[in-house]
Parts: sequence; structure tokens; C-alpha cells
Amino acid sequence: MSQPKPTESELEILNILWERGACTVREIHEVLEKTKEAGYTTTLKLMQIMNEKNLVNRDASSKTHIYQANISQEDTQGQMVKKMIDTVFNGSAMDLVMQALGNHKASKDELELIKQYLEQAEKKKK
Amino acid sequence: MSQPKPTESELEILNILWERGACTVREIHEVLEKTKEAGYTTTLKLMQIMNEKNLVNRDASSKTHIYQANISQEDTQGQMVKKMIDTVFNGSAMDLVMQALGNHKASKDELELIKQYLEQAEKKKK
DNA sequence: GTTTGTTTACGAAATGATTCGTAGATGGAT
DNA sequence: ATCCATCTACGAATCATTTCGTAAACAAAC
Repeated sequence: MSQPKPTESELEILNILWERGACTVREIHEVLEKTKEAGYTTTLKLMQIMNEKNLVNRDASSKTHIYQANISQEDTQGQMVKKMIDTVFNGSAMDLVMQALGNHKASKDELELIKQYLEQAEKKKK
Repeated sequence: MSQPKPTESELEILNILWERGACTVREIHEVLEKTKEAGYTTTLKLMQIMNEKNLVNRDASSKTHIYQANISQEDTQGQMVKKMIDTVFNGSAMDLVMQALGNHKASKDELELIKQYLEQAEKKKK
């Protein structure tokens, strides 16, 4: 049942769908245009392919079709993190966390949040 | 100066080079064979391409060429984490960290390590 | 009903990644 | 020197992804 992993371009579209919910091709296209060069039919084609792959659902009841993401952002993120841990960090989630924290300079509040999360996680282990 | 990002297959090879240091094509190929189907010339071609892209260095002084990674594992990991944060986690390093911790069930020791790391990081902020 | 603008469908070109067959070079063993 | 095993070089086939041109469907405006 697991869907094939989205490509780069598909991910861009999914991000928009996750943020804005159901969208027409034109809406998606207009968002994409702001950050990249792309023809309308290119976006359309991508979404048709995503529909075939069941990455999105399509409501075709009216002339202008309406698309919705068919995989959750959380699941997708989880999948991709898992893959990155396996292929780039030799299976060590720790190493990835360190990279993410080190590079990106999380804010003090963020660090506090993570610490709380960790303390909770530790309690559960006991 | 930044090198083009390695493809999936190139990353597999880089991982081996990072782990074992300088290698011949045959060495790499024998490691790859353990986990995937691939002809020798396929591996060779990949490494030639990686050499063109400057992802690896090649010592061609003897008949059997010897390859070395020309990008560091840390830099590559950093680049890829950054990209993932941007394209999959809407710029939030936190969200990625949570996913990594949540899914992968870091061990108690690992959690402790992260906590220590965080405490140090907090001190520096003060 | 004809025109106009927007939409979807289709197919094919362009690009990038992966795979491998074949040929030629090299070096060691006989 | 010849043979044999192994290596590199090269080019092409295959496959996936991205791109877009063109045509047909449709609806609203005239």
C-alpha cells in the first residue's frame, strides 16, 4: 500500500497542497511560478502523473479539476528521514540530529523544546 | 566551488570511500555486489563520471587507478540535511529532529548524549 | 452559433541517471 | 613473443524525470 516516493518536482507540489489544501492546477502553477520557471502544461502534466501514482486525489466533477494530497506530510517526512538516515548517516539517527542542530542553530526555545521532549522520552523508557 | 550534489548511486560509492579510504574500482565493486546487482563496468563508469564531477580524485599513476573521496562526509551530510530541511520540513530544523527522534527510537544512551549536547549549546547562548 | 479564453489530454522531445557491451591497453606467466 | 586475466575508455541502450507543443473539450460572452 505504500506509495512510490515523490520526485523533487512532485514534492514541491505536495508542499503546496499540504499548506493550502485542495487546489486547482492553476493555483499550484501560480505558486510555483513565483520561485521557478515553468509552463502551465508542465505543472498540469506533473499533477496528472501524481494522480496516476495516487500521490494525489482528483475531483473531476467540474471542468476545472481539483487536486488534494493523498499522502500525509508526516508520513512522507518520516519516510524521507528514514531513508536519509540509512543512506547518508549509516543508520545513525543521532548523527543526523547533530547535523541538524549544529548547522541550523536552533533557537534557545527550540532547544528547550527538544530537551523537554527528550526528558519525556526517557521517562517512558524506565 | 561547491560540487554538484551526488546522485543515489554516487552516494553509495562515496559511503564506501569514506569508510575505507582510497579504493580501486574492484574493491568498490565487490562491496557493492554484496547488496545490489551491478556489472563491473557499471561501477567503473560511475567512478569515471564522479571523477569528471570532481566528487573523487583519481591516482592514475599505475595501471589500476586508485580513487579517493574529494568531498568530506560531514560537508555532504550538512548539505543534504539543509536541503531536506528546506524542501521537506519548510525550513524547520526542529521538525526534522523530532521526526528523526520519534521514528527511529534512539537508544537511551543516545538520548542522553543529545541532552548533554543541548545543555552545552544552551550554556553557549547565555 | 461563433468567438475567445481556459482547461484537460496526449504524445513526444529534452535531460539526467544508470547500465553494460565491446574494444583496446597493460602487465604477468608461460 | 604469446597468451591470459584484468583494467580502462568509449559509446550506446535503457529508464526515469521534466518539459512543453498541439489539439480537443468546454463554458462564458458576444
